[in-house]
Amino acid sequence: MTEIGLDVLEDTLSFYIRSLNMAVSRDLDQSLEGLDVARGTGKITTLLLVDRHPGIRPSVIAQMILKDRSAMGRLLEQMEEHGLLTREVSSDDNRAQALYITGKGRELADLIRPIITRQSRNFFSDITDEEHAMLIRVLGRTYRRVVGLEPNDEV
Amino acid sequence: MTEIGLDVLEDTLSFYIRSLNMAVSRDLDQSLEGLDVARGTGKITTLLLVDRHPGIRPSVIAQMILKDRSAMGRLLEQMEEHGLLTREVSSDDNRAQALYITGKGRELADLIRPIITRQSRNFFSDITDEEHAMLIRVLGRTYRRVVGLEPNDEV
DNA sequence: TATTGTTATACTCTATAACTATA
DNA sequence: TATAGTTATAGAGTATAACAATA
Repeated sequence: MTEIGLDVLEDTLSFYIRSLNMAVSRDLDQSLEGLDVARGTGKITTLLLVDRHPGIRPSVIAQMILKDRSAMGRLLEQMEEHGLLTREVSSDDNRAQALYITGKGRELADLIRPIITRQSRNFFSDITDEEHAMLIRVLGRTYRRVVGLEPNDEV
Repeated sequence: MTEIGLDVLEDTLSFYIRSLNMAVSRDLDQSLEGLDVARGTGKITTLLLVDRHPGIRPSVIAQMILKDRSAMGRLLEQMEEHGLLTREVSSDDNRAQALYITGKGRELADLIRPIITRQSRNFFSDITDEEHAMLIRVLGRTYRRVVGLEPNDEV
């Protein structure tokens, strides 16, 4: 078993990203079991963004979670049904919506913040603090480029 | 747009892994468009493992691509239909199968190796070579722990 | 003409459990 | 009793295209 070589994948970053994605997502789903943000990608980010940025537009969130508008709409519909947020027509632009957190949504956000942080650090428990900081810095840079955010200063 | 903070996700490694997984997988699918290994996770790894390790068992591959036996079986069925590999009864254990690559499978493996390597490096183009090596080393360590492989020596 | 969001659909993946055959 | 693989199914996510309303 030890000597099963992974061929070119051994040195392919996308392989590790894709494999660890499955593992960490499964583990995260267990940590969030029974909560309205478990399963799939985007609900957690959406909840936290709406909480931090009242009136934010769906299309802005869609860009940051790498979904198209149709997937974003279904996500919001589900979260609205669960009473986590409300959708209003934007006062700036009648085509657009403004999203607002509900009391229930805020409670859930407050509940999951420590869970999310702890789960990620525990999952990558064999990584040192220096390595962890470096991973965040490097992968964060790629993430911001991919979604079209301005580069950070990377102190 | 610049000032949209990501709340606790900003420092959460799982967030970057999960987000970049979507982006890099989509990009990879484009690079492999029309080929039998595009879409989904596991087909590429399976093809390369069967090519490198003739007679390998499905359950060994399943462990390395983080799938259960049922998902593995469907993957193999599809790949066998496409003429990429064959399944035989293992001579060691009549319950188990031994997988072998076909000529067509080998051709495809040879075709995709450079594509996979190049796609990953191009996607993470804003990462330096040192950073890239470090990411492989650190994430590879976590990957091996997760799938239950022996730790590398990490020269 | 471009943008915001909606609807519909086909495809695929995921998780689970029950099942057969062999060890 | 445990293991290797199969089958069936319900639920969820993904990709695509066509659509209405507004800018």
